[in-house]
Order: sequence, then structure tokens, then C-alpha cells
Amino acid sequence: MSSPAEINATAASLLGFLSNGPMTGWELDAAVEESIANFWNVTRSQVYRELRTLAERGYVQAGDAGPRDRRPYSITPAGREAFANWIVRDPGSPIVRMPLLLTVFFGRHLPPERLAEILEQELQGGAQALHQFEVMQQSFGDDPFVRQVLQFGIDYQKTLLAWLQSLAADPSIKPQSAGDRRD
Amino acid sequence: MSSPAEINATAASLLGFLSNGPMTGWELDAAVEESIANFWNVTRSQVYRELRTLAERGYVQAGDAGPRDRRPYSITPAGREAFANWIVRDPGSPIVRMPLLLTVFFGRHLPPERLAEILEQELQGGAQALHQFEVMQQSFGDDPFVRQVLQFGIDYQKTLLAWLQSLAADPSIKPQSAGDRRD
DNA sequence: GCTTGACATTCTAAATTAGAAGGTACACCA
DNA sequence: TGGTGTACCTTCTAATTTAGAATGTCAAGC
Repeated sequence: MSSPAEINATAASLLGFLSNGPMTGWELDAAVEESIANFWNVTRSQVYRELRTLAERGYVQAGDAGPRDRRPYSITPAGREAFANWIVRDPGSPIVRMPLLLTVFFGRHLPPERLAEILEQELQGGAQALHQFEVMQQSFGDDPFVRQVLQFGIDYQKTLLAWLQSLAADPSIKPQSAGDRRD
Repeated sequence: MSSPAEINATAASLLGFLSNGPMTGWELDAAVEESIANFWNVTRSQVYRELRTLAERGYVQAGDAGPRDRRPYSITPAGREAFANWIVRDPGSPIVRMPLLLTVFFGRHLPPERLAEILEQELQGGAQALHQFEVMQQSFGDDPFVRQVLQFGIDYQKTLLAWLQSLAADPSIKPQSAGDRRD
């Protein structure tokens, strides 16, 4: 009857990865970085801290340290239960910090040529991110859920790129003619 | 030659609002909540803390407390300079936490009918958010930059909704008969 | 043996959050 | 008139989270 203590989403994501087999903190951090980092930001120190907490609560089991202090963690039955309880929860609201949008929001204080530079950079970065998602979808695509999440990444990046282009083309925010340059 | 101490984006956003005229902490928090909260998350306590810091540095000037301890802050010339220095910076990377995407990423552990419920809820919430952005664009739309940012909110919500719908319709994630549930 | 650099974890000060606590003014009703 | 509820507004605090420095291990090349 007693439900186990609730875990946070970061801890849950670690349990999610561990349900495929034992991993070390380093590997978990890398796995996060390569897959969910775009929509679930986690720092390395937090990975290690959550692992310690999970171990204290008996949701993971720390193995003996291997070669370079590598300490493999494996999920326990209690951990699987905690994860199962977590995943059916109400997801909750997103928390977002997009400095680019803040900059544009206050864009009337920004010299137009600087804005153009920023948009150019963001367009390049966005195109690169889009490419990475497309590559990832090819290597990670076995699981239809993972594929769908990557698809969202692609859709999102495309939306962002289209918006950046329309912004760069918007005459109402470019008081000077498009050809003006200062080098 | 010495450029003033760098300010963070949250402090900068307060200066941005204050450049339209004096406001109290409460009003600033409300202004943030009504405009940029969707892409720049700020807590109320941080608004007040940043105001104190900005006042210490001379970027804002605290007025006398009015009726209910209301303390209006106004931006100083140094504050305008700090803001001008801030806005030309490199925007930097977004920080995002979307619990819904985490849930879907690990969706193979989720009972299909629960997933359907969650998607239904998110579709409703998304439609509401979209509507709010559209309303906001009508009341805030004087400034083309603000309008563009709200347009991004609309584009983003539409992308999210379309993705949610395709997800709800995806047959490969709805194993109705003998399933993949392995643990 | 020595140096270099990638690998792996731990530690710490500082920043940030949630939300409780504390206080003020106004409206309404008895 | 006084009392009470409620919205308004700011401050405070413990707990969480972050960035990144510090520490240590191993393998490879010289």
C-alpha cells in the first residue's frame, strides 16, 4: 500500500537508462548528453548526486569500482517500481530559458546590424542542430518513442529556422535598407 | 574604458521593462508573467533579489515606499548603459526542461491508455496556450519585435500540437494486442 | 621512468528556487 | 464604529541545483 518516496524527473531518467543494463555515472552522463539533453538539461554533478541518493534509497545498487574508479550502477526491483510510479505521473509544465527570444523581445534596443549578425549565427547553429537530430534519428530509431521524440526535435528546429528566416526578412524591424554594412 | 560589471539575463529583462518607466517588483513580476514567462522563466523571489542587486550597483534607483510598501524602481543612466551592453552579447544556449518529452522518451514503459490520457491533456493545454498567444499578439502587437516573439510562441504551439496529434495517431506506439512489455 | 591527456568521480562556493512568513491597505458587513 | 476577510506586496529561509575546481586513475608514447 505504501507508495515509495517520489523521485524527481532527473533521477527517473537515470533509472530509465539503467533499466537497459548497468552503467557508470560517466556513461549515464554521456547517454543523457547524446539523447535527451536537448529537452532535459542535466549537469554532470547532478548525475552523480542523484545516483548517490538513489543508492541510499535502494533504487539502484552500486557495484564495486572497476579500473578507473568506474562504479557501475544497476537498477533494483524497488527502482523499477519507483520508475513505473514516476512515469504515469502528470508530466507537469515545461521550464524554459531561451536567451535568444529575450534578446529579440527587447530588440528595439538592439542595433539592426547586430541583430542581423545574431540571426545569422542562430541560423547556422539551428541548421547544425537539425542535422544532428536527423543523424540521431537514424542511429536511435529502433524504439518508436525515441523516434517520435527525435521527430519533435526535428519539427521544432525547422519551426525555429523558419521563424528566424522570417525575422531576418521582416522589413518592419529593419529600419535601414538590407544592403547596409559596416565592417 | 572599464565596462560595467556584466548583468545576467534576468536582471537585464527587468532593466528592459524599466526602460519604459518606473515599476514596482510586483508589477515587474506581473509583466514578466504576462509576456516573457513562456520562454524566460523567473521566480518572484528572484525578481526582488535582482532588484536589490541592481540597486546596489546603481543600475536602478529605488523610490520611497508608497501605499502598501510599494517601492517603485526606476532605471538610471548607468542601468541603460548596462542594458545596452547586455543586449548586444551573444545570446547563448537555451536551457530547457520538458517533462512531457522525457515521459514520451521512456514511453515504452508507459501503459498505452495512460499515454493516451496524457496526450489528451497536453492537447487541451496546448490549444489553450495557443489561444493565449493569439490574444496576446493583439494586445501587445505595437512593437514589431514583441509581435515576432509572440509569433514564435504561436508557431511553436502549433508545431507541438501537430506533433501531439501525430503521436496520438501513431499505430506503432499503440500495441493493443500482445505487446512489447518487457521488464 | 616520465609526461601527457583522456577518463571518472568528488567536492565546494555560489546561485537559485519554492514557498512560508510578515506586513499593509482596502472593502464589506455587522 | 469596529471587525474581519482578502488581495496586495515584500522579505526571508531552508533546501536544491549549478558550475567548475580539485582529485585521482590509467594507458600510451617517448
